[in-house]
Amino acid sequence: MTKKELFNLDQLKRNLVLAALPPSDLARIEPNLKPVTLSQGEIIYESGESPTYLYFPTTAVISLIYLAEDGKTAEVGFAGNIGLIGYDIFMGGDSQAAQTVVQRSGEAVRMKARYVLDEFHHCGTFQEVLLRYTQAMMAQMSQLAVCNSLHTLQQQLCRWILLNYDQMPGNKIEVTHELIGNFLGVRRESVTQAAGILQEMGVIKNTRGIIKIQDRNGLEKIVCECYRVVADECERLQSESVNERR
Amino acid sequence: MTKKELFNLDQLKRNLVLAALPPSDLARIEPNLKPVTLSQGEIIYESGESPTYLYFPTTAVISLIYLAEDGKTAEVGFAGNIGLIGYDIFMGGDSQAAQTVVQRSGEAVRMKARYVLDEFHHCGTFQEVLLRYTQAMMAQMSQLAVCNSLHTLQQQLCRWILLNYDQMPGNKIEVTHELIGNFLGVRRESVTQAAGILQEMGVIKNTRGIIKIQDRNGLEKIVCECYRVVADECERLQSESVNERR
DNA sequence: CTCTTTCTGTGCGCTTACATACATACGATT
DNA sequence: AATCGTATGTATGTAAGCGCACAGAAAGAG
Repeated sequence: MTKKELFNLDQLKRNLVLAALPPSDLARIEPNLKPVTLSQGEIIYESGESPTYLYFPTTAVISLIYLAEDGKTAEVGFAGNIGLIGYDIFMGGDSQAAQTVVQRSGEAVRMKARYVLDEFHHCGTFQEVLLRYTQAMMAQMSQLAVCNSLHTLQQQLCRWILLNYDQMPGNKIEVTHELIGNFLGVRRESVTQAAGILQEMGVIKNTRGIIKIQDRNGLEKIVCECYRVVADECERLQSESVNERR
Repeated sequence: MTKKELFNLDQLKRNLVLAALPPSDLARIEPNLKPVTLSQGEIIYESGESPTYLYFPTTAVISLIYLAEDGKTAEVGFAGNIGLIGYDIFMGGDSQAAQTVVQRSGEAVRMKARYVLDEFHHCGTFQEVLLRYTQAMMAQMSQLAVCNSLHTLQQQLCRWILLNYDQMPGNKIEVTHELIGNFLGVRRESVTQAAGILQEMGVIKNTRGIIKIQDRNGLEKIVCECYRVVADECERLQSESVNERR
């Protein structure tokens, strides 16, 4: 194994789904994984489109956005380095009614649909890992439905910030209030107001197009349980995959 | 094949997931499917519990209910004769954070988890059908998240009534406003009010513990797009399965 | 340096749904 | 027929979030 290949494998393992695969499987599929750079706002596939690639984000974060008839939008799920995008490929139904959009610029590796299907049907561990992370996505979606129904915008905003932060720590998130409004299905002004209160509390700092996380623990105190449910699910998947690799 | 067996197969096919299976597969798994009667309110499994059976409702309707820390509840998904309950079994993760409750009394057939896993890993069509319906469940969940975020209680109530009606037509739904409130994550009084307006419009009739559907078309005019998205997904699955059987 | 674009901060009236409280009505049981 | 538990109907005040309108502020372009 050359140095370059080792480097590649390390890159791939930044995505925890890939990292959960046994080394032999990862080495086998590695030639079919192509790195791509994704920039914020880029539409990976439109709603109704069948995905041609399965994406494993390494540093990017990708969102599933539902566009309603009246033009309003809402996020129905997302995946960063702890997840995958394009489960429709192996779940077999048609694509769903959501747009797939890059929420945060970065890198991802992708795999052609037919390779995915091939591996899915012939490699038990690959199938197992993919299904497990798909189930995690289901848990995330259902928790989102709960949060939208039961909790205030204030709490939802905290959840969104924390989950985003976890996908790629760096103490700041490059995003406008307008965009967050699109994700949470609320007006830009409402986000500004909620973010203003969080700033007064000293947990974040708002500047143009950037939210700085100043007190992560403080955020965790305000946020609703939904954050922990989703975050715990992610941690559980990680620890399981570590055990498997031993 | 005896008369009794034919009868059983017809019963089984009332569940459209089972109906979508090739006859040979259905005949093979039939001995492992046991009919059960479920009554409203019955808890099939608690949150956090790993499911021991996969359920295929024939006339019952089963809901996934999330119980929040503050005691509030919200429905995150459901399945009637167009669906299955217990996907955790073959998706491989732990169980999710939702309670599984019988929303509407009726019949279902169930299959032990180990048989499910066995068939899932050895029968391609079984796996395919199960995954397809699981994806439909994901579509339903995400649409629910959208609806909770973007639409009024009035619209959500219409959606809930129509989706319920479709799972088992009969012009009436036996359910209290209190229970609907638990499903939609709102107060009983809010449901009463919204249902009162629908009654004034002449589309439903409220009586003690029963909602009568009087004008289905009228309901469809009021309901948000979310209903059609989910209903279309169900219809698509049905027509696909019919094609396969030819 | 100025102009333009884009993002953020606010104010105000309105609607929806919440919280609480209480009145009524149905229906099963005795 | 009387009673009691449960479901529904209503009222009042409150809070969250919307829609609209506009002011200010930061970044980028010329």
